Amino acid sequence: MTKEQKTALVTPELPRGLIDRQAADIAATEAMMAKIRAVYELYGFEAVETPFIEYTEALGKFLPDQDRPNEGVFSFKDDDERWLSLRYDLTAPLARYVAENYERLPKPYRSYRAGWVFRNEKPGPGRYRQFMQFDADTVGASSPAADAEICMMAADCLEALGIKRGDYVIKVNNRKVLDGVLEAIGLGGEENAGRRLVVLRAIDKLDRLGVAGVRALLGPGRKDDSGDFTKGAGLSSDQATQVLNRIAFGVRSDVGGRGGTMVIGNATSQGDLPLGHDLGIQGISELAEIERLVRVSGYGDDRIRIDPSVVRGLEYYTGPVFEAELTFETPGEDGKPIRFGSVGGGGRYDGLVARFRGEKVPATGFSIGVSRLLAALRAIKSPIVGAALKAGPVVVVALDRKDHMADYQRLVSELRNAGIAAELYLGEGGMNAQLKYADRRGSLCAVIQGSNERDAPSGRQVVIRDLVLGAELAKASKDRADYLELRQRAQQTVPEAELVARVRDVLDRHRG
RNA sequence: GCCGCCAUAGCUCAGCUGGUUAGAGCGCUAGAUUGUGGAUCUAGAGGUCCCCCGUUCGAUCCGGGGUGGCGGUACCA
Repeated sequence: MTKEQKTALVTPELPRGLIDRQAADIAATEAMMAKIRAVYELYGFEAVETPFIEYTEALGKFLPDQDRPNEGVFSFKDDDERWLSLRYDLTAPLARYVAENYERLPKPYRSYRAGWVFRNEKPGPGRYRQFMQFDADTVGASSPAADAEICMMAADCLEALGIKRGDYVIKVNNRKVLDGVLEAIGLGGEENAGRRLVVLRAIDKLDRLGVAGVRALLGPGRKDDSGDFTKGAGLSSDQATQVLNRIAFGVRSDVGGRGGTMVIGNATSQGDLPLGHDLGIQGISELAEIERLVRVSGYGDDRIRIDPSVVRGLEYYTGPVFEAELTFETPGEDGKPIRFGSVGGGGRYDGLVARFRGEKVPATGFSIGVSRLLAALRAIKSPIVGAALKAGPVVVVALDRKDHMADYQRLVSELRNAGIAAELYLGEGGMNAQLKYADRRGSLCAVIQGSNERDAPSGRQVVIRDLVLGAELAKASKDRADYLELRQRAQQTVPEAELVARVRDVLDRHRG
């Protein structure tokens, strides 16, 4: 190849943060999603699907400037100069859908949907620019019963996927509680919105940074190990203590055992909630109601637990927030333990639909991070994703391609008509290459017919080769003669009429 | 965005204090085998040593810049 030709070639490369999915990944994902779907439908949610693309303004406050689309969102202009964007979650499109079809939908409207979402941000370990979410939402129900149901359903999903009780927890908190605390320490009002956000972010890091780290972030700021400085919220020591008392105690008792209780009414040494702030009280009573409902349904605090430190980054949450967390650790390839952490989250967003309709429409929902959950299921060797690998088709070897392709085609058709996945080898390779091909396809069985079988005195024969048995026997071979002999034992020559029956024998032998 | 580490065959990695033909294992292709994948042996193919600029008689190696990957951190609707 000349240099000119080479430089003219297009480099086959994927943009960063994107990945290809192969047969095993797809099969595992689909097996997993089937389980989730079954749980959602058991709870009475119905499917709905919206497109990948929405008008940018429908997705939220992230309106692009005149020429520069908003960072983090893939955006482009339509023919008519309107901005379009790829969705970055499934909640905003649902809000648009509900608002647009409001009169037609039964209320409360309970729906689920799965799909790809896109974020144009720096990819990291397990973070991609295209990933899949699986959401369920109840729109039009303000009762904490709707929130409680979402939490129970999340727990059911994880268990349906083979995650053992105790290996996960659904944590529940309420934005109103946090807002109440912030109000109490003088951070209420529009002018403090920015600082409130900083405080919430700090609280969100409690599990990773610990109390001391969060205290630093609530105060002047924190310098991390890499030397990067994060500006803090600038609270006084007293204010920081109040915030930490509110949130940290529950977490500490979680670590020690069952706990995380919140107390309604009087301030206690545990909660230290300042009285007289209606928002916080309301939040706590909602949490208490959620807790009561899930407990009577048999969900103990080993599955669903109030945790005052759960924040969730999304600003549109207005009440209860949920986080599904995997609590187990598993050794990674380098031996270091891996924690998967959050595999899903959600909450109440009473204001999202209101953006379109003016009136408030209460809504609550939950979103499962499909890819991350899949990685976790693989780590614990869940049969749901492991068994999803399908065996390859029966491969009919094509030996005398000049004169007998029709014979082979007939054999393949016979198998297919019997409902057996089968294919005729269509390449140029010899017999060696063809069996190798069958091996790489993960086939359980190969069918061979050459002149010996075709012209057998007793009538047409076929060789049925058991590829799995052959592989097992080969492991036991001591020398070449032995190897050749064992090889013969993995196959049988049968009349052509028995093709389907004998192939089925082999397949049945090796299928679970 | 910020800090750090890394980049040599399809994969995992050696190597060269700067010097003719850059290696291994695995994988791949083929032969040993009228017509048999996976064992074993043999052979073969496969590389702009990430890119650009500089230093040098000479750079895969040294310096600068870039790109990409990894780890941490920040952001994450």
